[in-house]
This record gives sequence, structure tokens and C-alpha cells, in this order.
Amino acid sequence: MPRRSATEVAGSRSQTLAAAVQLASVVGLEGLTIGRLADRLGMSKSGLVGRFGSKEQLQLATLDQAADIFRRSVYKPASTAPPGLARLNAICDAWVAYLGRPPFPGGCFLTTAMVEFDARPGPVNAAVRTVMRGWLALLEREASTAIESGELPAGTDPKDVAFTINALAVGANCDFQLNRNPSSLQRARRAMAAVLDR
Amino acid sequence: MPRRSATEVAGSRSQTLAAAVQLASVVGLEGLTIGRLADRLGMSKSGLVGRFGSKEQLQLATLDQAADIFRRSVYKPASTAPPGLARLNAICDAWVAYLGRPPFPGGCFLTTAMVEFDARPGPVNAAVRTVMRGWLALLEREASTAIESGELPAGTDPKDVAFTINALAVGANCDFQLNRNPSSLQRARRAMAAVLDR
DNA sequence: CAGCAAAGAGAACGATCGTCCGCAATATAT
DNA sequence: ATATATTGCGGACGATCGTTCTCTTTGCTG
Repeated sequence: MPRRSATEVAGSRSQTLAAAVQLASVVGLEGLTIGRLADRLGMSKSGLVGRFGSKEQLQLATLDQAADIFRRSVYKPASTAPPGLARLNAICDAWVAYLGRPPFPGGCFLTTAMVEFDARPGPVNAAVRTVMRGWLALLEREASTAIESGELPAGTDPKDVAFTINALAVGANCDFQLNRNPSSLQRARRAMAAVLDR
Repeated sequence: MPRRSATEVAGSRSQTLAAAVQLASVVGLEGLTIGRLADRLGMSKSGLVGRFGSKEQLQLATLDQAADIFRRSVYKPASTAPPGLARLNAICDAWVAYLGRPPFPGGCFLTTAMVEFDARPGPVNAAVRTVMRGWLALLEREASTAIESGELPAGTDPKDVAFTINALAVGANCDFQLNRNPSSLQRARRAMAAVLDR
């Protein structure tokens, strides 16, 4: 069998995770099966499991990869905007755009993973919680900046802002995935604007 | 003809579905397995599948049962309030209470099923869509009533109201299931109130 | 009372699950 | 150049998946 160079090996692992994210966004992290993923990659089950050790570690690596893609898609394009309200608005723009043209066929991966594992204790649950906590904390920090600078009214709870914007995004993802109607995204963006335009 | 009396048969089937809903709320409709459910009920796999015909029909029956429970928990206690804003507020109250003390261990079943099947075409997807469409239409109708009677400002889009309230509930369910922190519910209720107090 | 319809148990099926072992081939290090 | 470590394949394992078959039990019906 042809052996591959080091860069190709690295690329191979990244290709593996890319396929894993695609698959899991549709069938869930539990439906992400060693056999199915191996088939899709044209490799053997044992070769695939050798890369990650176990299904659970494959799930964790896939979740990490999806979280990276999410941050790249939603936070990175907004990070050039000045902190506070402008950046929050840029995040909302990028977020809604991401929901409308998701990098994965099954919609927002984090939403799927969060709902799938929110009631099942274990390492995957802990990882999902960490990712979500970090993202909400980021939103909360931007909201705090906006409040301190007077862009949002004093007395506003930054946690409320983070929670509401996140809920609107999750709801928009569900609605859009279910009905494929872009109006869900517009509604979400409008509701986000209402939260930020006080 | 039924082996047992009519009420006992109904009770047995209802007990089966009750266990199915409990189980599926945690592990999902796909994780709802014939073998696991049969074990939990102390009966054989063949006996269980004989009641429904196939796993898919078991999933559909379970979804229907969960939708009934949801309507009983959220809409029924609010249905005595006068139509319009008062009823919308009563629905929000009951909804948040339902999320905080869900009849199933895994949180809102409909949210789980919706996210699980939103990207997988098939009868279950269609059933989930029907349930959600009906529920959103109900919310929308109440919002329309509130607008017509002047309880909500003219020009308000009733679909926006329905979407936003639903998104807040879905977001609250995720957040609460993930962190078991009741503040998520209070935030959701406050954000709902903000939508309804314009 | 005799006969029938239905329910459920038990067992088996092919398929797939996650995991592990042994072996061959390759890359790296000495 | 030789030794070592890593990679991946083929194959097998026990378990469980959904489904289907036969057979027994049991209540209803005529």
C-alpha cells in the first residue's frame, strides 16, 4: 500500500474530521459511526479507530473541529469590528449568514450536539458545556463593553443579552433546518437587532 | 379481539408510550431502541414490535404522545385565559414552568426530536414539522388577536411574535438542560415579557 | 362448548455496532 | 544499512440492532 508524506498524513486527519463533521451534522454525534465514516473515507474501520482510539475520542475531536469552524465562521469575521455594540452586531450578521449557508449539511453542528447530549452525562456532555460556556461568555463580554460605553442602557444584564441572542440563533437554526424558509433567519436577525437597539 | 379488557389494553399501550417518551427524551428518538424499551417494560422485543409494527411507527406514536403531553402541559392550563395577550402570557408562564419541571427526564421532547430529525427526511421529519407548524400557528393566532385588540402595537408581525417566543423557549430548554441553572428560565420569561410588553 | 382472533414469548436471521489482534508495509532513527 | 516505530488493513469477537417466524396462551364469539 502506498505510504503518504507527513503533510499528507496531517491533511488526512483533517480530511477525516471534515468528513466526520459533515456526517455528524446530519445523523448526530451518536449516529457518527466508525463503519459509516470509514466507508465514506474509503478506509477500514480498524485504520480509522487507530487514529482516535475510540468512538468517544472521535466524537470529542469532531466536536472540537466543529467548534473551530463555528468560531472561524461567526467570530473571526466580526473580530475586526470595534468591541461592544458594533462587534455584537457584526457577530449577529455573521451568525445568521452562517445559519443560512452552514458549512455542514445538517445545520449548526453545535446546536445538534448540544441538544443530543444535554441530558447524557459524560465527556462529550462536558465538552459541549465547555464550548457553549465559552461562547456565551464571549457574547457576555461584548455586551458588558457595550453597556460600559453607554451603547446599551445601564442596568442591562449582559447575561440576558448573551442568552437571548443565543436562543434566537438556536431557534432560527431549528426553524430554518425544518422548513428551509429564509424568513426564519430574517426574523432572528430582526429580533437580535431589537435586543441590541435599546 | 383484545386479550384484556378495553381499558387495560389502553392502559398497557399508554404505559408503553409513557416509557417510550421517558426513554426517548434522554437518548433521542433514534436511540429509542426496541430492545431497550422492551427490557424496561419487562416484555419481549417481538411482543413490543407487535404492538406498533415497526420502529418507525413506534417513533411516530411516541412523538404523538409527547406532543399531547406538551399541549396538555402548556396550552391547556392557559386556555382558560382570555384570547390575545393574556393567553399568550399564560402560555409563556406554563411553558417556562414546563421547561423547569419537564414531564420527561431529558427535557422538552419536541425540541430533542426537532433537532434530531430536522435534517433527515422521512415520516418522522414530516410529523415533527406538522406538530411544530401547528404550535407556531396557534401562537401566531393568539398574537393576531392581541394585535387586533390593540394589546400589541399595530404593524407587529404575529409570525415574529410566534417565532421569537418559540426560540426563547427552545434556547431556555437547551441552556437549562445543559447547566441545570434556573436562571435560564427566568431570563427566557423576562425576554418573552419584553416581546409581549410593547 | 367449540372455534377463532389476537397478543405475546421465544428463537433465529442478517446486518451493524465498537473494539481488538495479528500482520504487512512504510517512515524514521541509529 | 539495519533496527525500530508507526500506520493501516483484514479479520474476527461478542453484543445489539430491527425484523420475522413459529408456537402457546387467552379472551371473545357464535
